[in-house]
Amino acid sequence: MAELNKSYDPKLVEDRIYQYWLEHNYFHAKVDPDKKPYCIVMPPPNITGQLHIGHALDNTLQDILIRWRRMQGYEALWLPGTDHASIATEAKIVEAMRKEGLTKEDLGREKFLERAWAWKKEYGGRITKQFWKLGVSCDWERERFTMDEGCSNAVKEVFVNYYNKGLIYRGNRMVNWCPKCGTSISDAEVEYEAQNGNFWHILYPVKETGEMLEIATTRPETMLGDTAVAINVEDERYKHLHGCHVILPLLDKEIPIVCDEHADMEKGTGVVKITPAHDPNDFEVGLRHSLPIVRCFTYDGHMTGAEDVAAYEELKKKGTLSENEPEVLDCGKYAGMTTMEARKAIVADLTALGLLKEIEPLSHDVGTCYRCHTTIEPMVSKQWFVKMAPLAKPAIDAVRKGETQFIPKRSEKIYFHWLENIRDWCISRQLWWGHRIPAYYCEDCGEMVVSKDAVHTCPKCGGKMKQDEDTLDTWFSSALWPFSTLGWPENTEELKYFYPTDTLVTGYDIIFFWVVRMMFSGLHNMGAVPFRTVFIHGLIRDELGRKMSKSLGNGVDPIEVIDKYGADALRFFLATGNSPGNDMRFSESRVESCRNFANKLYNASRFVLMNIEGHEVSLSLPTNLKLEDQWILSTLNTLCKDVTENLEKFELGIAVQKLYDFIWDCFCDWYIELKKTDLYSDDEQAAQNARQVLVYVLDKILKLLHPFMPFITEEIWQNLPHYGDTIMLQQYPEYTEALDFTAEAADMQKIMTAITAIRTQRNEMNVPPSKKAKLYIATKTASTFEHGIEFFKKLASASEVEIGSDFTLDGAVTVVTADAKLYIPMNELVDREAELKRLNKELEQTQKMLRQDEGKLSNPGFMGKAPAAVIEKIQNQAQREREKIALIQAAIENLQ
RNA sequence: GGAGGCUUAGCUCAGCUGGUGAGAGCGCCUGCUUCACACGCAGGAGGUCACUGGUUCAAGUCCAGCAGUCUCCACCA
Repeated sequence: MAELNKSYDPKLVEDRIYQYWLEHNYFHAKVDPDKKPYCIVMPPPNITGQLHIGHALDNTLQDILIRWRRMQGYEALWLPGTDHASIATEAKIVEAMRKEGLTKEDLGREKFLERAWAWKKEYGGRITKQFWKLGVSCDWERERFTMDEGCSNAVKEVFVNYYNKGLIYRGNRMVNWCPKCGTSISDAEVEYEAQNGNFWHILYPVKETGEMLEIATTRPETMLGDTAVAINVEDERYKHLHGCHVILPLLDKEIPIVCDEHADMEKGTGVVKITPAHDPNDFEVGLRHSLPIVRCFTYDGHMTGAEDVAAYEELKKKGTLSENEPEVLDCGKYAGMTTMEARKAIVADLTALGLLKEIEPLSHDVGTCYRCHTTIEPMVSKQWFVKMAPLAKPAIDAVRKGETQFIPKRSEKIYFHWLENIRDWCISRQLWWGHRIPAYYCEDCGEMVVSKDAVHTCPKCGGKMKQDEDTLDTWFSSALWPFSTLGWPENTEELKYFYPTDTLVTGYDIIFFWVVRMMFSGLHNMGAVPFRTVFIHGLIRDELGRKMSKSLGNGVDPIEVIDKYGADALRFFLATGNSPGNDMRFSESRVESCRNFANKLYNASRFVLMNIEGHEVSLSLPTNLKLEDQWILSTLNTLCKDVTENLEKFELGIAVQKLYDFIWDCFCDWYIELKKTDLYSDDEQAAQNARQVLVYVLDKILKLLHPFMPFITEEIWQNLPHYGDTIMLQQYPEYTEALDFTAEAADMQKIMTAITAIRTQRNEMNVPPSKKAKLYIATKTASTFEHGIEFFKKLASASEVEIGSDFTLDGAVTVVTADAKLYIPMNELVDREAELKRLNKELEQTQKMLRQDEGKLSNPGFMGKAPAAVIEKIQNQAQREREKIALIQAAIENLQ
C-alpha cells in the first residue's frame, strides 16, 4: 500500500473488501446465549424500487449501529429483506402486459401470478444488490420476503386470530377508491393535493313551496346519487322547510329535506346535498337518517347504467346483499360516461334548464392515490377492516410508559396523533399480487369461513366454497416484520433470543404507515413491543432544499456518488451533521470534503507504513512515553469515551465530527508532525518508540472509525500489524484509566499553544518559514518547555532555543502566552511602535477578560449557586490571565 | 382549521440534560514546490446565535409571545 498512489482510490478497494466479508460470512449472527443480542430489522425496500439516497441514509445509519454493537461484543443481527409492494408491483406487471396488448383478465389470476413471480425472481433482488455497494453488513443468509412461506403463514395466522377475536370484520363502508388502480386504499395511502376546481351553485326546487334552494357543490356529477338535502335545525332561513322535499333536477326524483348537524349554517348557503354512496360525511348522514344509499359511479370511474343495475338485481335475487349495500342507479343518458364527462354534461344540462346559478372558482385539497395520483373517489364498498380502537390503546400506552422510545422524542407526537385519531383500517385490496384473504364463501348458501387452511366444502350445506378474491394491504404483512422474520408463529430460538428487537431506523414519513402498525401488531401477537428504540431520521433534500422527486428530476443517484467519491465518503457525508429527525440537504461539495478526509487518513496511514517498513512493530505501547505521546494517548482515550457515549445517545453526527477533528487535527496535523523529529533522529530507540505509538494510535483510530467508513478502515488495518482476520470483529476501543494523562496533556498543550502563537506572529509579519531565528523562552515552567525544543525548531522555524526565567533583549519580537514570553530577535524586522501597539492591545484584551472573570468570582450569587467545577474553572482561568498580564507588562517594559 | 420543524459566519449546517470569552465544511484573504497528502500545510478575516419579553448567579441552549419559512395532519359541502 505504501508504494501505491498518492491518493486513495475506493474503486480498487470497496467491492473487493465486500466480497471478502461475504466469503468469510462475517455478517452472520446466530443465537449465542453467552452473548448479549442486538437486533435491527431492515425496513424492507420494495422489490420494484431502485436504490435512492433515502435508502442510503437509512441503511448507513443502521450499518453504523450494527457494526458498532458487533465490535462491542454483541451478537448483532441485522435482518434484511424485501417487500412485495402489492400496488406498485401489480401496476408494473400490468403495464408490461399492456405493451403486449394483454390485460389481467385476459391472463387470469393464475397466469398473472406466474408472471409476477417471474418478475420478482428476475428483478426482486436488484435493490439488495445495490445495497451491497454501501457496505451494509446485514445477514444475507436470513434475507426474507414479505410473501415467502414463513411471512405468508404469519399473515394468515394473524388474520384468523384477529377475526376470531372480532378485530377483523367485513362490511359496506366508505372507502377511498382509486379508479385507476381499481382498488380500495387505506386512509394513510391518500395524499392530499391542492387542485383548482369550482363551486357549482345548483338550484333545487322545493316540492311543497315551489321556491328554489341554492346548493353549492364541488362535484355536481354526484347529484344523481343524492338521496336528501340537509339543513341545520337551527337555521332560521329554512325553518319553514322542515319536513318538506326537493325535486332532484335531471332525475325529477323527490328526496327529503332533513335536519342534520352536518349542515353548517356558516358555510355556503347552509344547505348541503347528501350523496351517501359517494361522500364520507354524507354516508354518516345517510346512516343517521336511514337514507337510501344510491351508487351512480362504477368502480372504474364511469357512470352506472342498466347492466350495473342488472348485476345488482341479480345479487338481490340471490339474497346475498349485505347491510348497507348501495342500490345502483341507471344514469340514463349519462351512463357509461366517465365521471368527468358526466360532470360537463350535467353542468351543461343544468345551465340549459336555468338551474345553474353560479360557478365560483375554488382551490381546494383533493385526495389522490399515493401511487398513481389519480383523484380518489370515495365509495361505499364491501371491504375487510381491522377494528383499530382496541389495538391502538396498548400501542399508545407502551410508548407512554417508555417501553419503546422515540429518538428524537418529539417524533412520538406523530405517532400519538395518528393513533389517537385512528379510524378502522381497510385492509382488503382488489388486487391479485399479495396475500389472498383467507376467507371462503359458499357458492350456494353464502356461508363464510375464515381459516388458515383452504376450505372446499361448506360446513353448513356441503356446497362448494370459493376463496375471497381480494388480497391484503401490503402493510398488513410488513406490520408483522419484526417477528415474522424471526420465525413466528413458530416459537423459534431466534424469536426468543432477538425479540423484542433493539432499534428500528426509519424516516418520519413512515411512522404512521409502518411504525404504528408494527407496534400494535407486536403488542397484540407477541405481547411485547417490537423494538426498544425508534430512531427517526429526516429526508434528504436536493441542493436547493427541495424534496427529491421523479417529476422534478432532482434525485441524486447514490450509485453515481459512490462511483465518483466512494461509499465511505457518501456514508461519512450522510452521518456528518445529520441530527435525528431533521432533514438535510445533499451537497456534493460536502461529499467531496468527506472524500478528502478518507484521502487524508489514507495518506497518514501511508506515512506510518513507510516508516515502519523493515522494523518489527507490535501493537503494544513502549514503556517510556514522551510528553507528546501522553498527550495523543490521553486525547484518544477521551475520544473513545466520547464517541461511545454519543453513539449510545444516537448522536451519530456529533460522534463523527469528533472523529474527524481528532484524526485530522490532532493526529495528522500535530502528532505526525511532532513525531517526525524522533522518526528521523539518530536515536534508534526514540524512533522505534515513535513507530510503536503511531501504529498504536492509528490502529485505534481505524477501529473507532470503522462503523462509519468500513471499507478504507479494513483496507488500512489489513496492511498494518494486526491480529485477526478482519477489523469488523475487533473490540471497539474503550476508555482506560491507565491512559489518562490529563496533566501531561495540558503541558503538551502549552508547547503547542506557544508554537501556534509564534507561527501566527511570523505569518502576520510575513516572515517566510525558511527564515529561521533564535527563540528565547522566558517561563516559570522551564522543564515543560525543554520537552519542546525540537518541536520549536521543526514547527516554529527556530534555529536554536534558549530557555530561562527572563531575558533582556533588544529588538526582539515578543509573543506572550499564558505560560511563557517568547522572544524572537529579528532586528531588521522589528518595528518598536507596532510591537508596542500590538502588546498593548493584547494587554487590554486580557485585562478585559480578567475583569469579567473577577466580576463573576465576586458575585455572591455565582459563588453561592454555581457548581464547584465551574467556579474552579473560572478561578484557574483568572489566574492564567493574571500571569499573562504580568508577562505582557514585562515585555512592554523590556521594549521601552 | 390543527400540529410540528426550522431561523447561528457569504453559502450549507452542527451545537447533546442551561455553565460561561460561539464551531465545522465550502467559499474568501495572506504565505508555503516543508522528504504522507495541493483531495495538501501554516495563518487570517467574517456572527449583538430572527425579533420581543421572562425564568436564572448564568440562555444560542429553558418559558411565553411575534415574524418569516418549510412540512405533516384534517370530511370544509
